[in-house]
Amino acid sequence: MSTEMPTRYDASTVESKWYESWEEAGLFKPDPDPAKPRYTITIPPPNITGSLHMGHALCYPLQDWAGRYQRLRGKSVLILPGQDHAGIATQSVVEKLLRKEGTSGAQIGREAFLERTWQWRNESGDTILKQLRALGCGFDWSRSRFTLDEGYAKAVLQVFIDWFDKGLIFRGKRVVNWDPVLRTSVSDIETERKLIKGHLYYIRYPYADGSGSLTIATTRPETMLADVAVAVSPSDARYQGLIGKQIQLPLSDRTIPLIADIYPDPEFGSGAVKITPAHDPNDYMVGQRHSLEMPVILDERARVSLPGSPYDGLDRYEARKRIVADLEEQGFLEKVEDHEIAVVVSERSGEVIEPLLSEQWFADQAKLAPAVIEAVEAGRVQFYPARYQEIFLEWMRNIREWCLSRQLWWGHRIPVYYDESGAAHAALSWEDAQSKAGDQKIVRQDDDVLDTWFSSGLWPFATLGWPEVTADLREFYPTSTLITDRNIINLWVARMMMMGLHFMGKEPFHDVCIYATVLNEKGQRMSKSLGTGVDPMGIIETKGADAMRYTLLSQAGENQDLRYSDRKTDEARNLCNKLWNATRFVLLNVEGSVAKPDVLEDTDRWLLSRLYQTEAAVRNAYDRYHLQDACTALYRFFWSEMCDWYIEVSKSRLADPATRAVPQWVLLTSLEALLKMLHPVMPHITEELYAYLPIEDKAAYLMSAAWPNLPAEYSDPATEARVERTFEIVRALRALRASVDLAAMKSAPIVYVSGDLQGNEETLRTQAWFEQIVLGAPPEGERCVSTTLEGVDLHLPIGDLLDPQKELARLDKESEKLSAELLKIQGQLDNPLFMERAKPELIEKLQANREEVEGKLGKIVERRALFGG
RNA sequence: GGGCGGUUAGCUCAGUGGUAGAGCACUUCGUUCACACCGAAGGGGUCACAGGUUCAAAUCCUGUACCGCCCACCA
Repeated sequence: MSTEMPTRYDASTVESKWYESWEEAGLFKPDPDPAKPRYTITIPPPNITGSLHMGHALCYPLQDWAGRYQRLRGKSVLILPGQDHAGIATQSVVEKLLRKEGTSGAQIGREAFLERTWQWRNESGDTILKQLRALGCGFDWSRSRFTLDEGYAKAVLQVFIDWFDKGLIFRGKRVVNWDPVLRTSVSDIETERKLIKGHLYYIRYPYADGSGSLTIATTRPETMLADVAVAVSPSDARYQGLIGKQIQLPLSDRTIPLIADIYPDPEFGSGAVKITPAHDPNDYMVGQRHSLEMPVILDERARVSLPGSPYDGLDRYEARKRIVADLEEQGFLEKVEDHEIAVVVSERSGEVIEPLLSEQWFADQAKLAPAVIEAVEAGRVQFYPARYQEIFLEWMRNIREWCLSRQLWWGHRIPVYYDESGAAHAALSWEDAQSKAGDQKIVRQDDDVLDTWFSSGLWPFATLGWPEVTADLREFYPTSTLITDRNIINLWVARMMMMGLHFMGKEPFHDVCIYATVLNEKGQRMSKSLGTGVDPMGIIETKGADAMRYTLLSQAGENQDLRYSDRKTDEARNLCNKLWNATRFVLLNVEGSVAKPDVLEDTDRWLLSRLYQTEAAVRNAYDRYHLQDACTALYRFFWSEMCDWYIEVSKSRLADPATRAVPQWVLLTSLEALLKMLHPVMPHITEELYAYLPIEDKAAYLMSAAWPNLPAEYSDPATEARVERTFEIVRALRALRASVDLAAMKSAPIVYVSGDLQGNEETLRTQAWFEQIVLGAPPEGERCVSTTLEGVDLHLPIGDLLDPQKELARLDKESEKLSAELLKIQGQLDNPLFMERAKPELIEKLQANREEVEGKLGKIVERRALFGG
C-alpha cells in the first residue's frame, strides 16, 4: 500500500476536520439502543464569564475521556454540557463594563441592568464552549443547559418553595460575611482566612462612677462605636465584684455594662473584651446570651454610618486611624502591640470581609445532611481518591446553616412575596403568592437573589427536565460520575447530594472523581492576576489539542496537584509524531488487510502477549480514574515494545514477500487496539490514523468502535520471558560492540555465542547487527572481547583493533560490580538468622545468583589474562 | 488549633517487606529507505531526617523538619 502521509504530523490540519464529522454523525448524542447500559455525566458548568484556563483544560477533557472510554466499552453515553450564570462574577463583569461607559448599575436600575447582562451573556457568554470544542470535547450540545434558562429557573424556584413550605428555609438575623466591594453577603466557604500583620490596641475604658478604669484589647478599635458591653470571664479574679458596673464608653456619651461570659479568655490581653454584637460573630453570640442591643454602625460599603458622629461617612480603616488618634489624644490609649490578625477575605473580590448583622435567608442543612451521610457510608456514592470521603463526611457531620440570599440582581430572584402584614409567602408568581396570602394584599417581592450554588445544586436533574417528568429524566437520572475539583466538594458536591436525594430520592451520581489542581512548573497556582498562567489555546494552536490533553491527562491519578510545563507538551507532541510515523511505517509495509496467520514466531507472540497485558492494565487503570498508569502502560507498549523492538525485529521479514504476512497482521492488530485504547485521551490523531488502517470489520468511526476484545490465548508469559531474555542478550552484545568502538547499526561480520538461545538466534543476529552468529566458542587464538549473561557467553572478535588497557579497564569495572554483588549475597547467606527465617525460594534464588556471579568472576579472570592482566 | 496529602536521579513522577525504576534533561556516537518531534550506548540516587519493628525497610510503626491543601469563633 502506498501512502501520501507526510513525514511529520500536523495537528492543525488533522484535528479541525474530525470534530465536525463526529458531530454530524450524531456521535455526541446517546445511542438510543435500549440494550446498551447508560453512562451519563452532567459536566461541571463553567461560568459564562470564563475563558479557558489550565484547570478547564484538565477538567473538560476528563469528562470527555470518560465519555469516550465508556462509549468504546459499549455504553450509551450522554455528556450533558451547560453553563452557570455565576451571579457575583457576571455582575462584576457587567458593572465594570458599565463603568467604562460612564454609568453604573445603580444608575440604570435593576431592569436595565438585567437586560444589559443578558445581552452580554448572549454576545460573549459562550467563549468557553467554543474552546471546549477545540479541545475535542464531544458533548451533547443539543441538550446544553444554562442555569438561568426558563425551565431551569422554574426548577430553582420550585425547590425553594418546596423547602420553604417544609420549613427547611427560613429568614433570620445573623452576622454574615459581608463583602464591602461586591456589597453582598457571601457564604463561609467562599471566604478564606489569611494571617496579616496588624496591631492589638489596649484601650482604657473608665468606669462611669469615676472609680478608675479597665483595659480592653482589640484589633478593631473602630467597632467600639457599636460596643454594647465589656465582657470578662466569670472566673477572672481581677474583675470579681465589678460585674454589673457601668462603663463610660470613650469617644461616646453612652455607658455600657461590664458583664461576665464564658467567651473571654483570661489569658489573652487584659482578659476583658469589648462586645460589638453587630460586627463580630463571637460578640453576636455573647449579645444573644445577654439580650444586648445590636447597633449596626457600618454600611454596605463598610463606611461608618452614625449620623451626627464625627466619624460618620469614614471608611472603616480611615475611621480606625482617626479613632486611635483621638483615643491617644484623650489619654485612653494604653499601648499598641504588633499582632498577627486572622482576617477573613472574600474569594471573589479579595476584600477583607466585614462581619455584619443583617437579615438573610438560610437553609437548614442539618436536616438534609443525614441522608447524604447515609448514602456515602452505605457506599452508594464513592469518592476517588477515597481519602476525600472522610473530608466530605467530616464537613457534612458538622454542617451549618447555609446563607442563601445575595444582594445582587443577576440570579434567581428569591420567590418570596410579602403581604401587608409582613408575612412571607413563597410562590412561583405574584399571582400564586396572592392566592396563598388570601385576604392580605401582596405588596412586594424580596429583592435578593439566590446564591449561585443553590441553582447549581440541582444540576444533575434540572438539566434533564425536572420538575417535569421527562423521558430524559427517567432515562439518565441518576447520572454515573461526577468529575470535579476539590475546592467545590462542599460548595457543590454536597449541595447536589442534598438536593438530589431530597427531590429525586436517589443520589445524583455513583462516582465522585476529584482531580488535581494544575500548578505551573514552579509549583505555583496558575493565576491570571499573578501572571503565572499559560493559555491552553496557544498550546492547542501550536502543538494540538491531543498534545494538550495528553500533557494533563497523563498526569491524572490520585495526586493532589500536578505540574504543567511546556516541556511536557513537547513530549506529548513528540508522541503524536511517533504515532503518526509508526502508522505510516505500517501502511508503507502492508498491501491491504491480512487474515490471522496460523503460525506465529516468538516475537509475534511476545508482542501480542504484551498487548494483552497492556489492555488489561489500561482497562484497570481507566476504571479507577488512574489515567496516569494507563498512559504509562500505553506509552511503554507503543514506544518501547512496538516501535523500538517489534518493528525493528520485523523489518527483515516485512521486506520478504514470503514472510511479511505475519508481521503485517501483528502490526495491524496491535495498532488497531492501541488506537482504541488511546482514543479517550487523544481522540483526533487516533481517529485520523484509524481511518487509514486496512482492517476488516472497521467501524465507521474509531469513536464509535468497540474496545479491543483480545483472546486469552494472546497471553503467553513463557514466550514473553524468552523473548525478553533475548533482548537482554542483544543489549549486552550492543554494549560489547560499543566498548570496542564498533559503530551501532553497522553490520559486523561475526560473533561467537555459546549457550542456549532458545530459538531466537535470528533475532539476536539482526538486532545486534551481525552478519553471522557462530554457535560455540571462538577458535583458538582468535582475540575477542567477551561477556556472560543469562547463561550465555558472547565473544566478539576484535583482531588487534583494541587497546588492551581499555579492555582491562572494562573488565575491572565489570568485576568490581560483580564482587560487590557477591559480597552482598554472601553476607546474607552467611547469616544464620536469614537462613533460618527467610523464605526458601529466596534462599534458593540467592544461592543460584551466587553461583552465577562466581562463574562470571571466574571468566573475567581468564579474560583479563588474555589481555595481559 | 484539628485533619489530609507530599518529600525517591538535574526535572516530573512510578514503586505498600526481599540486590533502587520510567519519561524528559545530560554525555558519547549515529545524516541506513517510519520518525532527528529519531535511534544506539552511557553517566547519575546514603529513597527529607531521627529512632523502632524485622533475618531483611523507599516500603511497616513512632517522632521531627520542610512544602502544600482543607477545616476551625481567640478579641
